Amino acid sequence: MVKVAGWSLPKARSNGPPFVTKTQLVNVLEQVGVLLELTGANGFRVRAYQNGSRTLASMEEDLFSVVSENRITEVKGIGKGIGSLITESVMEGTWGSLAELYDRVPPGLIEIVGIPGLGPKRARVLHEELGVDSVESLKIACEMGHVSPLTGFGEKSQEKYLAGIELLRRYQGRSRMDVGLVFGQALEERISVIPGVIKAELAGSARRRRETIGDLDIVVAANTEDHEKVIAAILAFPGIAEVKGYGDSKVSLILEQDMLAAGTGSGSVDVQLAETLKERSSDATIDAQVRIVSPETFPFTLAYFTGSKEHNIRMRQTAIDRGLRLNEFGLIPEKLAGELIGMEAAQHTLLCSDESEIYTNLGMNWVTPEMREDMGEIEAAQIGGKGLPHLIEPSDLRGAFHNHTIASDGVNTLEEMATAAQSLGWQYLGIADHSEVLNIGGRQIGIPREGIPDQAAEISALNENWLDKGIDFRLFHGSECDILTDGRLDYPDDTRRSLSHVVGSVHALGSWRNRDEITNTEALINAIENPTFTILGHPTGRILQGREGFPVDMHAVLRRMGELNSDGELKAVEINASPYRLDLDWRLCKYARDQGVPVCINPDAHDTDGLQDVWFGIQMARKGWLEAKDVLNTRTGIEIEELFCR
DNA sequence: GCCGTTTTCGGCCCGACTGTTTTCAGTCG
Repeated sequence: MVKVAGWSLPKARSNGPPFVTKTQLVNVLEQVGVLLELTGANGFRVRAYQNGSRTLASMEEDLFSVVSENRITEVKGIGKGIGSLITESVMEGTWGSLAELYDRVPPGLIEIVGIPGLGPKRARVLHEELGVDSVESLKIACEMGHVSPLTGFGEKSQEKYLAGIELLRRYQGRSRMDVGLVFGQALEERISVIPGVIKAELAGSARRRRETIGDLDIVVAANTEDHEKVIAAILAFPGIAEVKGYGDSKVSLILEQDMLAAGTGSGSVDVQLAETLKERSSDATIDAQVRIVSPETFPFTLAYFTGSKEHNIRMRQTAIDRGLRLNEFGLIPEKLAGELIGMEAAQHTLLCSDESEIYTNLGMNWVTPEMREDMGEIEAAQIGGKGLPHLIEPSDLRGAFHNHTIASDGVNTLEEMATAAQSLGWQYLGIADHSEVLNIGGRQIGIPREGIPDQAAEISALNENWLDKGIDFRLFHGSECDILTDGRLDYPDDTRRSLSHVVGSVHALGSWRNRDEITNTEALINAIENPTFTILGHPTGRILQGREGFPVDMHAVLRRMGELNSDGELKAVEINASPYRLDLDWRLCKYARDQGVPVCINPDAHDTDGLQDVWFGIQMARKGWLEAKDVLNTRTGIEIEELFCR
C-alpha cells in the first residue's frame, strides 16, 4: 500500500546546487508516474516516468556531475522531457509544473489504488462520478450502493471493494527473506513428494533472493492427466489458512505455521539454519501461488514466474528481435505462431529441456536467478559479450569480523563463539563487541575502555593455545565502535589503536534520521577518515519491514572509501547478513566493487546460531554481482592478519 | 515520455482473469 504521507515535492536546500539528491528524484519520478496514471495520462508516458525512476536509481555515477556536464540525456531511458526536469530540480531547486500535478490529484486516490482489483482508471471514475477521495469515502459509497450502478461496475465490484478495504486493514505486507524462504521451501518439499509430481521449484522473488518476499510462486511439472489429483493433494496439506481459489492449473493459498511442521532440510537453506528460522517465523502467514504445467512447458513457466518483470520484458524484446515470441508457455517462432495466441501458439514452441536452453536460443548464457533484475545482466549474458561474473558461494567464506560475546550484548562466550566458527570450517572469527557509549534503557551495553585489555588478554591466550596445537584458527580482537553524531568514533585513540579492526556503526539512529542527507554523509565520511577505522557496519541502520535507514549519499561514502584505499589504507563496507538488516543494500555492491572497496559479509552474531546468517549475506552479495575476490572474508586467516596488522 | 531510424512519427511485452458486457476494458502478475 502506498503511504500517502510524504507525497510532496522535496524542498530545495538553500545553499547552492545540487538542490536535490538522487534519492529524492527517484521518489519524485515514481510518484509522478502514479499521479499521471490517476489523471488518465497515456500509459506509455506513465511508464516512461517509471523507467526514468528505475534508471536513475541504478545509475552509479554521481548525479550532480552528470547533470552539470549536460550528459543526463545520454542516460538510456532519460530523454529531453525528464532530463530537463532533472536538470531544473538539481540546478535550480524548482520542479517546473509538477506542483500543479501534485495539487490536482487528491491524496486519497493514491491510497485507493492499493485496493485489490481497483486500478487507476476505475479510481478516476469513482472520483469523478461519486466524489470518492479516500478509502473511507469509498467504503461509504459501497455501503450505500452507489458504486454498482455505475457503467462498468456492478454488484460484484462493489462487494470486492468492501472486502478489499477490509483486507487492506489486515494486510501484513511482504515477508523478510528468511521467513519467506522457510515457507517456500517447506511447500516446495511437500509438493515434490506428491505422486505424479515430476518436479517442483520455488520461483518468484524467493528464487531471486530478494531481501523481502511478497507472494511465494511455485511451479510444478506433472503430466496433464495427473494435474487434478496433484491439486487435490495440495489442497489437503496442513498449514493452509485459506484457499483463495483454484482452477485446472493454479492453486492460490495462504500458508500458516503448520506448513512448517514436517522437517525441512533438503532445500538450499542449511538444516540447522532452517530450525532457527522456524522459531523466527512463528506467527507469520504468507500467500502462495502454485502453478501446475506439463513437463515440456515447465522451463518456460519457471523462467516466467521467476521474473523479475523487468528482466522478462527485456527477454521478450530479445526474443522479438530474433523473430520469436516468449511467454510462460514457450518460445515460439513468430512465423509459425501467426495469429494464434497462448497455448495454441505454444504448440509451435522450440523445445527447451531447461532454462539454460531458453537463454541459448536467445543468444545468451543462462543467468542465475539472483541476477535477474535488469541491472545489466541481459547485456553481460550475451554470448560473446563481456560475460557474467563467477558469483561468490557460501563455501568461499573463511571467517567474519563482526560478532558479539557476553562481554557486551551477546549470549555466548569467546570460546563458544570460536568453537561454533570452527565447526563451520572457518579459519578465523572477528570479535567486535559494542563500545562504551552504547546504552540501552540506561544500562551500559558496551565494554568500558578499561575492559578492553582484559578481552585482549583472553583472546591472546586462546590464540596461543590454538597455535600450540597446530590448529589453523584465530580470533581477531576488534570493536563495534559507535560513530557519534558528529562523526567522531567512540573510545580514546589509544584504545582503538590497540585493536586489530574497528567496525564503525551508527546506533543513535534518532538524530541521524532527523538530519538531512548532506549532514549525515559528511559525518559518515568524517568517521571513515579516522585512521583506526576499518569496516563500515550496517551502513544505513535500516531494519527491513521495520524502519528506514537514515538518509545518506552512500555513493559518496563509498567513493571516499575507495580514495582512501588507493592511498594504501584498508576501508571495507559490511553487508550485515542478519536477515533483519541486509545492509549494505545489494544494489550498491557493484558500485563498492568498482570503487575498490572490499565488502565484508558479517553475521553480526549475538549467539553461536547467529553465525549462520552469513548465508543471507552471501545471497545479497550474489545479487550484487560480487565474486569471491571482492569479499574480504574469503581471504585466509594469514592474509587477514597481514592486512589488519600492517 | 522515450526511442530509433526504413530519422521526426509510430510503436512501446504478453496473456489470464474478472466482471461487465454482448465484444471488451480494466486489472494483475
